[in-house]
Amino acid sequence: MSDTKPSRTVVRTITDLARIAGVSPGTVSRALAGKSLVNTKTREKIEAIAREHGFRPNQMASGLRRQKTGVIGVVIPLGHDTRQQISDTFFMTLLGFLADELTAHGYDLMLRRVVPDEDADWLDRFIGSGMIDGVIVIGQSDQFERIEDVADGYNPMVVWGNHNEGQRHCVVGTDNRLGGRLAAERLIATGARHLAFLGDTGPMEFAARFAGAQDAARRLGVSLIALPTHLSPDRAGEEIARHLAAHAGAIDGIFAATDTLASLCLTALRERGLAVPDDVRLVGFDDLPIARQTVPPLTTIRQDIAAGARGLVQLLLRRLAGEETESLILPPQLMIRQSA
Amino acid sequence: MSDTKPSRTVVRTITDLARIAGVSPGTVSRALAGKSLVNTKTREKIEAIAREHGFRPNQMASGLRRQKTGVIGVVIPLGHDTRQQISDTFFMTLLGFLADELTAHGYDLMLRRVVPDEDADWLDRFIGSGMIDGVIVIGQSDQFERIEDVADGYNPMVVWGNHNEGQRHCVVGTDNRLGGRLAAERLIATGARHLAFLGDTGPMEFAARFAGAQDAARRLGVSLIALPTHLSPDRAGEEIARHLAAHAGAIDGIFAATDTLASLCLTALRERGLAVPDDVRLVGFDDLPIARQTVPPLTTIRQDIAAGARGLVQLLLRRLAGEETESLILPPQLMIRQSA
DNA sequence: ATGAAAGCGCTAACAG
DNA sequence: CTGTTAGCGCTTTCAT
Repeated sequence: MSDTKPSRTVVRTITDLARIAGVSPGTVSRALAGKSLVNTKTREKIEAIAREHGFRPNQMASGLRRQKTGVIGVVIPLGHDTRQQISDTFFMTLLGFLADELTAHGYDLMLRRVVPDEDADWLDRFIGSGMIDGVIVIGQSDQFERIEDVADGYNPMVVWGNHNEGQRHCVVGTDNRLGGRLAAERLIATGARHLAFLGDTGPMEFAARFAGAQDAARRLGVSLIALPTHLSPDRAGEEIARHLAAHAGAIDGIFAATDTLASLCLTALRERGLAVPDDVRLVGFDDLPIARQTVPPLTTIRQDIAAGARGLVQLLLRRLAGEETESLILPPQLMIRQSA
Repeated sequence: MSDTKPSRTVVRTITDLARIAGVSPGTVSRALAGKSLVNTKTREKIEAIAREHGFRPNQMASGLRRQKTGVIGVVIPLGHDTRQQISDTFFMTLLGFLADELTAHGYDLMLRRVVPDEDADWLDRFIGSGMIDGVIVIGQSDQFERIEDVADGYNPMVVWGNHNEGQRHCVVGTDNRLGGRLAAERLIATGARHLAFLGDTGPMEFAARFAGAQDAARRLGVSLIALPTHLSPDRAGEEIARHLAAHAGAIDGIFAATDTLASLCLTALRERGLAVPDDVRLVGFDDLPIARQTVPPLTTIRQDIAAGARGLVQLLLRRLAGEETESLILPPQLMIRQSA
């Protein structure tokens, strides 16, 4: 029970292994890296020893020498709303897919959440650390300009967020404006004439959703007001209740910036005794799992998160290979359920 | 608009910087590392140059030399149920807190999701990579034994999961058995006499919750059956519906292994026309944000995720410092809302 | 097909 | 207080 593993000699470095195998460190390096120019027998011997001792080459040393780390940085800038748990469900899901996607391509993932207000240098610091080969930024937050600046001098970066005419950084994201239009059109199609947008229009993704809704409202001649709320569920809850109280009876269609907000809104509407969709129609955004489980199930604008993750990684890999790449705009999809 | 940053000379290494400052690389290293034995004027000069050129020492090189990386590995083993999105909400929230907590202590976080079935060597590989100073395992999945094995020879590891009598690895987690007991007691206190446990009893955390419920059921003389389901929402949905159909009228209290499952169950109960809590009482586990928004709001067993993250990091830091540490068992808390 | 040797960028003795 | 020097563990010419 004491010595299951017969590791008589400690083999921590490629040199240790070389000594045992009776070859030079160089050969071991080549063998383990799968280079072709190694005698098959030698290679097998080396591999056997490596396996026996559970040896793995030190990635730090390898990285230093080859000037690449095999690690992709993923950074989530937290805007003013430091604990914006809300988009978290969305971001975290995206993160999960990213992890799988990067792994599939042999990369490791280094995660950082940063508070730009406390550390203006957040992006350069990450890039300059020497620890990552490239970076994926999840969400532009209120850092659009800083990201633009960095993009000018650093190629292997891709950003999840909104696409703005003429921007310089490579972005992957849903067509938020179109999504907003679809949402408003649905509300109107199901009878709403007095629309409200629920959410923070500060972040540009949300601003674009709002703008899209405005497009539709204007074109179809219905009213649309903005009901600003924070994004964290704890604060948003009361804020929504207050909004509903202030506009009692004057609103018959709500477009919530996210499903989380929509779900909160549903609760608030219920508490005021308003029926959905009969008194008030409601459309969310994201199509998180929760959208299927609310009462009534939420009509919402779907973002294809898996496709987003795939796109982010694919574009980044191409940039890592030296290519220039265009941004990727994904189509939103109206998911009709029962809230509108 | 073209040259905002006057970087006449490229300064990529500590040696470049040293040349400009007219000192030796060693001095630059000391100055930037904040060592005390550097002349204040020299230090300021060096810092100024570093700032001007946006210089940051290469962490790979530094790590290699100092034999520490400043990176903590966080690994999520995905058991049989590869896409166990369900606990994901929980795990991902924990991950968010971990990121903040590690950052606060000056560590970076390297994330890996692994499928142990496809890569038996997942844990050793991560540890042996030389990229991380220590590792946090999120969830024991079905890898308890492998983790035990590793714990014998590797100290800086802490695991989120269930504590088993006499285990050798350091774990942080909720007292699942107690949580299960509280859940069952609540169901019984609100009138249930025919209990069911909803979920997968494979993972030990869930097994412990079930065992706790059994303790209570036995002691109080009520029946308890297990209703096995997968953990991913897509499959669990139908499975729950089928269970309810099979046991129509024979169950009046359900303890769901997680809030996500509970929420799904709520939907299924509604579809069958069963009233909660009048016909069937329901208790969840986790106290995710969703628990507050279901209809009716979910009575559930709260896990303190933030405290968990804090505990994981604190214990890991102590182990990194060479200490031995005990496991940390957190108390669950019954949150009474309206489903039981 | 393999060995020897140089060095990736940084830090930590050891001298001064 | 600062310079010099010797590596950390690995990869990659350049020889052979």
